[in-house]
Amino acid sequence: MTEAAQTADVALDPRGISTRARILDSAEYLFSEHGVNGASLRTIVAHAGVNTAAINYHFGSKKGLLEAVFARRILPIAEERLKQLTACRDGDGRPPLLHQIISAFLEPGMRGRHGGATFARLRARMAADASDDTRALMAHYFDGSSTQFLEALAAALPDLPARDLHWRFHYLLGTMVYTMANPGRIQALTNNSCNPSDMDASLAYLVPYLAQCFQADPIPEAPLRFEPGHKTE
Amino acid sequence: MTEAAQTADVALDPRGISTRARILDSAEYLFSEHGVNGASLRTIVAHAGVNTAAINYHFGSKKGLLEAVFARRILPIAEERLKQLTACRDGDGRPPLLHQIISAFLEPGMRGRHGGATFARLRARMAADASDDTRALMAHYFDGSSTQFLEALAAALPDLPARDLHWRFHYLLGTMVYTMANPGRIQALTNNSCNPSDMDASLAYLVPYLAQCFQADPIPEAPLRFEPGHKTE
DNA sequence: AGCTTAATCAAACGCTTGTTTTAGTCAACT
DNA sequence: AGTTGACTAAAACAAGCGTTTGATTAAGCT
Repeated sequence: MTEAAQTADVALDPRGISTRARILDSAEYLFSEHGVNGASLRTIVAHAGVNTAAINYHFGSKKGLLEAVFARRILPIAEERLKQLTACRDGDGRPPLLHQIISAFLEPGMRGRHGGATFARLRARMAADASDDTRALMAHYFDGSSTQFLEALAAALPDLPARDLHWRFHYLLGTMVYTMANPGRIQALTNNSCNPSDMDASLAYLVPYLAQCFQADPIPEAPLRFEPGHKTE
Repeated sequence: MTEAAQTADVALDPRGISTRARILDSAEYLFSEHGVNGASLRTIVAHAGVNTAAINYHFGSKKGLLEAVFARRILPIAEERLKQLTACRDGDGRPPLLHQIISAFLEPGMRGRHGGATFARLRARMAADASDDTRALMAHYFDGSSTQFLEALAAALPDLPARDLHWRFHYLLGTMVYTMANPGRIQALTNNSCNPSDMDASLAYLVPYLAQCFQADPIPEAPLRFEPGHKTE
């Protein structure tokens, strides 16, 4: 009552928890918008409406804050990925369908439940920003997940050589990351004929498209020579 | 002669040009390795072996330096892209082959002639880092180039709806950027069965693969429903 | 020769960064 | 009611940032 902040706008929450959560939300947003280096702690505390020391009190350091922001979303995402993968494995026939594997890998991170487009953009930034710390952080949280999906894909595509499978999974990651990182990129290019900031629409195209790409013929080891009479299809 | 730097280790170059070029080389390397924010001007001048003020003298500001680094590579790349595109247009039949268009778009930037893997990594970082300045810089240098390739692709794929073409070109960009950004990423995942840090090997797979992806059937507007009996091929 | 211009240097500028300190407030428990 | 401990507030910290300064040197020109 001595100051001015005891009116009613903080009545919603018992103070402590709210502060922590507000920092996480603001940091997630500003990290994703301006990059981890580009968003200063002062910008974050100003956006969250908390004190400068709160970040170091709750998270120890900026690095600790980033890890908390990242872990809060990525753990449920990884969990749901596996849940969806095993769910469609037990479903009808034995092997999960290609669509289902790809959807199980992409959907949890791109739809709105776990941070949505904001956290997706942060993930994409971190994938490219890639300081040593960031690289270690992502490697730590992503390690097991990818191999399980690679195995599921291999089971669904028994005729595809491992070399092709690995390249195409690598390209899947690139396509996913780029789509998450660049909302509104092709809109300018194509007069709004497609809208990648709408993750639902992105997924609706991306999943069946990637399924087709995985099903395409293997690429021969020797590079193709372009002969004059060769047709495009 | 009054100081110590007049011995012989700078005898290779008439001073001025060498300083500028060394700054450009060091900046390109350090920007690509640690990001634009992550590489300080002091790190760059130390790596280049020049004075702190040299950067602002030659390039005005850090932003000016980045633009100079970028322009030095991207202009010849854009030029060679168009040269390759028109070359295969005039070649045999009328429309360039799909492989040729994709190769003309990817090859100049990924092979070694224009900065090679180092500059490729920088481009990939800038594509994701995307502060307002970086975004404006890339937009300025990439504007016209992409539309010409989109038109060539449309001519080579007359049956593909524009919507599919735009999405797939967007995915091409993502695949390219991710491959340039993450050398050595899948190696750890797949026990060295593929090596994306070798841009030649990457291109040898990427070009025919992307050609197949562009030729795949259009994706229907309405999202596919996964019916129980649906097979994966 | 003398004057002018371009390039380089050491040093410092003001500012922002992440982090820490010191003091204080509030809620809860015995 | 009083004490404790979780938490916040405001200010300051050292370090690093991009940038600027003013002096010094080398080269070009008439």
